[in-house]
This record gives sequence, structure tokens and C-alpha cells, in this order.
Amino acid sequence: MSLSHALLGMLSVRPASGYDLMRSFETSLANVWPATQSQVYGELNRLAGSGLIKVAAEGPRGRKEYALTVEGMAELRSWMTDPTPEPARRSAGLLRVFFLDVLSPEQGVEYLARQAAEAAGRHARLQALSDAIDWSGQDTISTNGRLALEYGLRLTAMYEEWAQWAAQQVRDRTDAGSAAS
Amino acid sequence: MSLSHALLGMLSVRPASGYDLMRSFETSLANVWPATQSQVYGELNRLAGSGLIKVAAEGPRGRKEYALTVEGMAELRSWMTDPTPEPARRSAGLLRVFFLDVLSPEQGVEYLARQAAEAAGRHARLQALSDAIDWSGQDTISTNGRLALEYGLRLTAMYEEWAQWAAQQVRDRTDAGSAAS
DNA sequence: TGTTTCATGTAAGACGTTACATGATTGG
DNA sequence: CCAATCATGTAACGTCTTACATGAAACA
Repeated sequence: MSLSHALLGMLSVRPASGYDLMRSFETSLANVWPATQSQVYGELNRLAGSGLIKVAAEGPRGRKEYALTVEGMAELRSWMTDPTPEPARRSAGLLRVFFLDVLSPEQGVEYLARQAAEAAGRHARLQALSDAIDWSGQDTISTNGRLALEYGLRLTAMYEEWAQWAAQQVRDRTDAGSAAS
Repeated sequence: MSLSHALLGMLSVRPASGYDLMRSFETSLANVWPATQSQVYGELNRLAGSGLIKVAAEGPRGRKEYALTVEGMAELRSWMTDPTPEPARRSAGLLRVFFLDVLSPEQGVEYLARQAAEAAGRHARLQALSDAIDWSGQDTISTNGRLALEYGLRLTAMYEEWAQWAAQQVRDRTDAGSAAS
């Protein structure tokens, strides 16, 4: 259950309320571990119940500011140093590739070209994000966030290239087929 | 819900039983859409209930061979041509990068180096799979599977390179820090 | 005073995993 | 006859999404 570790990680930087944490999930963390408001509040209560975090301060409007406990920090460290194997990823985009033959070759090429275009869009969005962030500060989380962002940039660039290559493969296949007939 | 579409896609190639389909999910499809036995049988019953597939033949041991119906084929085509946006991906591996500073620089480098090694291992596994498969046949599903496999090869290669780069970033950062002090 | 933002929660349902459970058929 | 394989199913549990629900404080 990594949502809990995302919360522990965030709280290791500084104490925060559920509302504060939500904003992290909407912005920086959204790209590596999206979470909804329901989930965050529920998980915070569970973590507090198991003693990994505690309410360090209360504010207006029922605001509860949570902080890591010693046990929570230990749990976070152990998750960092003893990673469990990641579950296999699901990709509907790739799944469609398996069944590309239910479409005409033209539609298949169109599908792959669209995948390439969407990847390019995601790449541009990440590039814009990278440009918008002030990297001059020594904020530890943004320094590391930059490493993750670089991953995203490489992934989207790779995906675009692959989709273009795959589209070309389908075109070549079609040409060979029609030439042989 | 793409599990249903994975099943529809498989059945578009040829009729099959739940047991047959399971084997597909254990081998080729495992890399793009893992599914368990429970899920497959449950989903087949649901698809039959909604009329997208039907029992085309029965065999020994209660074997039920399913085939696509016209409605099922239509649903499959519509899923292929009108892709819905993919939900954002979760990555515990990347999430840890955000919190790398709870570890010592040495541990951080070690973590990233291990990520690189694991990616290299996955790459080798896929390469072995690629070598093992007989690509000479004109089987439509394996021809397309090759496109997906190429994606996996590129992804794992990219991930390894990125992790090595990130490890170097952490090293450089540490050096700069100690030089400045 | 009214709107926005801050702030927290509950409930229903979809999807996925793990474990449990059962039995027929084939092949040695 | 025994073991492996074929073949299907149920139940419990955890996670995630969507929608609903409530109210206090800040600000114009």
C-alpha cells in the first residue's frame, strides 16, 4: 500500500494537514501517485490509528496538522530501503496493439499515429511544467522531483518514437502484402 | 474496464474456453494486462450475460468454449477506435525518488543503481522471450505482439539509462555539497 | 451578506488479489 | 490406481473512483 508511504514521505518533509497534502497530490505527486481527497483523509486516519503519524497541531475549521512519529519514520525508511517488487503494469494502449488486426491497416496506422501525438502532448506538458518550476531553490523535494520529471520526459519521448516506428511497421507490412498479391 | 476488452480481443482471434484464455494471460498478455483466474471466469460470465460473447461449444469436464457475438465484435471495434484516456500510472519506484533524502546519499545511489539493475534484468528477460518466439509464422497476434514487445524492450532500456543517470546526479550533488563546505 | 476557499468526512460501487473449493479426464 | 492436468467457480479483503454531505473562516 504505497499511498500510505506517499503520505509518510510528504510528512517527512514537514508537518501538514490533509488539505495541504491533497494539493501535493494534485500537483507534483499527481504524476507518480495520483490520489483522491477521499483516499487521503481516510488513509490519514488509518495511519494515525496505527501510530505512524500523530496530530501535532490543530487549527481553524477543524484543521488537523499531522506529523511523523518515530515509528512512522522507521516505516518510511524501511519502505525506501527494502522495496517490494512492483506489480505488473496494465496498459490499454498496448493491449489494443495486440488486437490491431480487427481494424483495417489504415485505422491501425491512425491509432498508432494518435498514440504518438498524445505522447508528444504529454511530453510538451511536462516540458512546460519543467520550465515553470523554479529550480534555483535548494528545496529537497523539488530537487528529487526533477529526477522524476526527467523520467517522464524520457518516457513520453520514447513512447512517441515507438508509436511512430510501430505505425511504420504496419505500413510496411501492408505494402509487402499488396505487392505480393 | 479493459479486462473485458482483452477477452473480447482474444476471442476475436478464435473461440476459446476460460482455461485457454487463462494461458494467454499467463504468457503473452501477462506483460500488458495481467489477470487472475478468478477474474477471467467471472468476467466471461458477465460478458455472456450481457450478450457480448456466447457459449459456442461445450466439451469434457464442463469446458465451455466462448465465441464473440456480433455485439461483442462491435464493442471491441468501438473500444479500438474510440480509446478513452488512460488513467495516470502509479509507480512506487518513482515515488521513492521524491523522498530520496530520507536516506543517506550512499543509500540513495544504491537504490537507483538497483533500479537500473532490475530494469536490465527485465530487459534481458524480454530479449530472451523475443529470441524464443518463432516470428516466421504469419500469426496475426504474434506479429502485433512483437510491436508490444519492442515497446517493452525500449522501456526497460530507457529505465536503466535513466536510473544510471539519476544515480550520477545524486553523486554529483553530494560531491558539490562536500566541496562547498 | 454572499462567495470563495479551507477543511473534513461518509457511502456505494468497480476492480483486483489471494485463498479456498470442487470435480472430471487423461496418461502412466 | 494415482498423479497431473484440465476446468470452473466462490468468498473475503484491499484499493481506488465517484458522488454526496457538511460546515467554518476569510474576503470583498
